[in-house]
This record gives sequence, C-alpha cells and structure tokens, in this order.
Amino acid sequence: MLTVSVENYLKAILHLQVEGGDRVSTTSIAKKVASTPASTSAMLTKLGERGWVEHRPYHGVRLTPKGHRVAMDILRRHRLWEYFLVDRLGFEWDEVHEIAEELEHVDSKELINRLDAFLGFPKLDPHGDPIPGPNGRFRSVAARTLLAEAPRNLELVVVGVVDGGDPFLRHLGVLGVQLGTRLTVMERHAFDGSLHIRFADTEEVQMLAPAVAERLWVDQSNPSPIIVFPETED
Amino acid sequence: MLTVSVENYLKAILHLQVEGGDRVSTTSIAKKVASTPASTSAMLTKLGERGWVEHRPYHGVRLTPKGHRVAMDILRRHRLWEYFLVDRLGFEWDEVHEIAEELEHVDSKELINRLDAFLGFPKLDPHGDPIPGPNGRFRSVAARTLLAEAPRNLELVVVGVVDGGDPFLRHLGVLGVQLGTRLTVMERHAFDGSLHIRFADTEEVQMLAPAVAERLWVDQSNPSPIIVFPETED
DNA sequence: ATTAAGGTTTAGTCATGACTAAATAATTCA
DNA sequence: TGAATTATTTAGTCATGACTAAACCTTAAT
Repeated sequence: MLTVSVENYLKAILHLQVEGGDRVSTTSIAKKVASTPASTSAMLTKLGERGWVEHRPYHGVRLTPKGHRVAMDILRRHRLWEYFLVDRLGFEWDEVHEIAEELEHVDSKELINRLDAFLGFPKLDPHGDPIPGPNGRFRSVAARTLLAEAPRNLELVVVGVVDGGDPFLRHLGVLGVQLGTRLTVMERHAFDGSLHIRFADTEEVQMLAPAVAERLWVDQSNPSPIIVFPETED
Repeated sequence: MLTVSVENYLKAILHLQVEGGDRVSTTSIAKKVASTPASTSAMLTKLGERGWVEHRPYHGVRLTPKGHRVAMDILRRHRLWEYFLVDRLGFEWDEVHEIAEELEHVDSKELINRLDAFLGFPKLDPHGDPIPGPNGRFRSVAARTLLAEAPRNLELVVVGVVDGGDPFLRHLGVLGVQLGTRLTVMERHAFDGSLHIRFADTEEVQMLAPAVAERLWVDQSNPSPIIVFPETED
C-alpha cells in the first residue's frame, strides 16, 4: 500500500508545505525527491487517486488530512531514529540523516511507540526539530502519551488526565488510579482497545476500559529499562 | 547494487545451505522467499552473473565466498536487531521476526557496528542463535572486536592481542598500550585505515597504524553509555 | 532402456517507478 | 494584449521483479 517511494513523496510535500505556502508545485517536489517533473507528475496523479493529496493539474498539490497524517507519522519515525542514533549510538548530529532516511520506512506502530518510550518520549530531535507524537501532531508540552497509545511491557506512571470532570475522577478513585500511580500495560485487546494492566505497587492485574485509557496521560516510569550486558566469558 | 529482493534471496540460500546440503534447489528457495520457481530461476541467473552464487542450471546453486559474506552480514543485522528489540524495547521473543526482517535491510556498516557495541557485543540472539561478528563469521569465544573494526566515539578497553609475538608487544609498550587500556576511536581514515585514538586515562590523542589496529582485540568499556532522559517539564 | 513424474527453465505479461522528448498550459514582461 | 519564458503534463521507453503457461531436462521406476 505505502511504498518507500510514496512515503518519500509525502514527506517531501509535507516539508515544502511547512516551509512555503500550502500548495506545492510539481517542480519543487521533483527537486526534493531528486526526480524529474515528469515522473513527479505521474506520482502526484496517483497520490491524488489514493486520497493522499488534492491535485489540481498545473496548480500543484496539497496534502489531504489523511495524507498529512501519514506524512507526520513518517516524520515521527525519522526524528525518533535520529534521536536514537545520536543519543544512544553516539553518532554526530550531522551523520544520521541518511541512516534515518532508511530506518523511517520500517513500518510498525508498536516498534515506534516502544522506541519513543525507550528514549523517554523526547520532544526534539538532535537538530532541535520537534518530534510528532503518536497522534500525528507535534508534542505540545511535556513528554506524555495517552495510556491507550502506550506500549506494552513498560512501567509507566500516570501524569495527568484529559478529562478532569468529577465523574471521571471518582471513577479513577474506584479503580485505584491516581496521579503517580505506576502501572504496566500487559495486553491490549484488539476487539475494543481495552487493556489488561498491572499495578506496580500492588502487583494487582486489572482490566481497563478504553474510555479510561483514552483519558489518562502517562509517562515512562524512571529509572528506565536496565541495560543488561550479556556475560562476557566463554 | 544490493536490492532488498537480492538480499532476501541470499539470506534464504544461506539458511538452506546451513540446514541441508551445500547445493540448494530452485524450488526450495522459491518456497523460502514465497515466490515461484520461475521467478526464482530468473533471480538465480542474475545472482550468478553478479558473482554471489555458483549456478549450475537444473542443479541448484551454491553461495560463492563473496555471496556467503554478504549473506552473513544480513544475518548479523537481523539478529542484532532482534536482540535490540527484545533486550531494549521489551518485545517478546516471538514478536520480533517481521520487524527485524525490515530493519535488516538498512545498510550501514557504521550503524551495525555501533549497535553491536551498544548492545555489548552479544553472541546469541533472543532465540539462542549465534550472531555473526563484523568479520562475517560467527563469534567464537568472548565478545570482542578488532580495534580496526570497532565503532568510533565509544570508550573501548583492550582485552587481547591477535599476535602475541615479542616485537608487537614491545611496540605496544612504546605506544603506551597494554591490557586494560581504555581508548576511543576518534577518526578512521579511509586512505589506509589508520586511526586517531584518544586514551581515556591521559586524554592523549595519538595516531595508530592499521597494522596495530588489526592486531588488538577490544570490548566495550563498562559502564555502558549513560541513558540520559530529556527534561520532562515544559 | 524407456517412460512417468517432478523439478527447472524459457517465453510472454504485467505493475511500479523511473527516464527523455514533445506538447500544452500558465505566467511574465514588453 | 501578445509573445516569450517557464512550468506541467502526455507519450513512449526502460529496468526490476513478480506472475502463468508451456517447454524442457533429470531422476526414478518399471
């Protein structure tokens, strides 16, 4: 469905749309992806047919909401990998672009969400550019994620609620959840997005409704995953 | 040069060659890569022309030394990524194959060598299968790398020598290198593989001849890279 | 030794995504 | 406004890597 080539075009269009006006020209895209206007024209027609861009022949192209979301996801992957390469593997900030350019096409939501958590939900990449969150929008304030979108098998801490109304807060009280509660997502059920979670303090395992998971902000619980080195002897 | 498709065929041939005899049949390869015998036949002809396999029509195929090396490199990437996914990102061992299948095609020697070091030069992947080293052969004994093949910007410690003869050891004495010496590769010069290294203890920077770098075993100096979490406030 | 069965290759197509050259639309400038 | 310039699209090719159908070797069994 999403080929590497398509991803590169969408990414290029997003970049140009952010820099310049909202309609971007065929030629500028061609330059960005190191291709010819002719090839680009053909690709834009296709992107239009697939609903990723709105294409007015001779008048450039604009990302649809759907296309914008896809492009933001690619940007998210790119910048998270750049962060990883610099912060964990010790690359210099100017050595990572080409490698991230390849890594960004590895498509697995679970992989990227876990990488995000592993890195501590960074807000900025090594060049100081903002890293989109799992919702496809730039992270606004503190590093945090909806519990509904958090990776499994990682200790999290509740840092806020989306909906501060009394009924919801009372319900949280019944569930035994409050600010600072540490928990881990054991399983996410595909059927309706309900979660099996385990509380770190009580070791208790409990089912959580999606309506709750979607209203809880969590962050990675420090200290981060311990780095275990394999034995070095024979 | 090396497309994803070619890499997948070479990997499949290596697998079959390890399992069964040394010549592998067109049909078995076709099964492994989920393709047809006809498509596979065409690909084998091409792999033969490019010097990766020795192809006797109607009699299967065998990896050349060159093809074997390429396939081992792919296996190395695959297994290192699997190790990373399980050991660092908390995936279960049975969830990582497909993701590693994509990551393995990201081609950067520097990336893989750094990842290797970051993970502590693991010898076995999460399934217990051996991980090839940077030289394209399975790691035999302890986790270690030739200084000539070690990544830059990472503190290493000298754990052994390849050539224990007196002249070499005397030369090491002159250079101020002994077992346990901690050093970092600053720069690897493409011209002849000579290195700029910095000694961790003295802060001294020095040029090292390739003949020396090729005879020194190093391991990652513990403690491993510190995990720095970005500030979490606004 | 001959034949049936299975494995392998060849021949002919197709989709993708690139290209050049040519035609056509849009824009700019006199 | 009309002509020249520039941007864009269309037309026609090509390489890659897949496919099916048909022809072709090998091998094993009678």
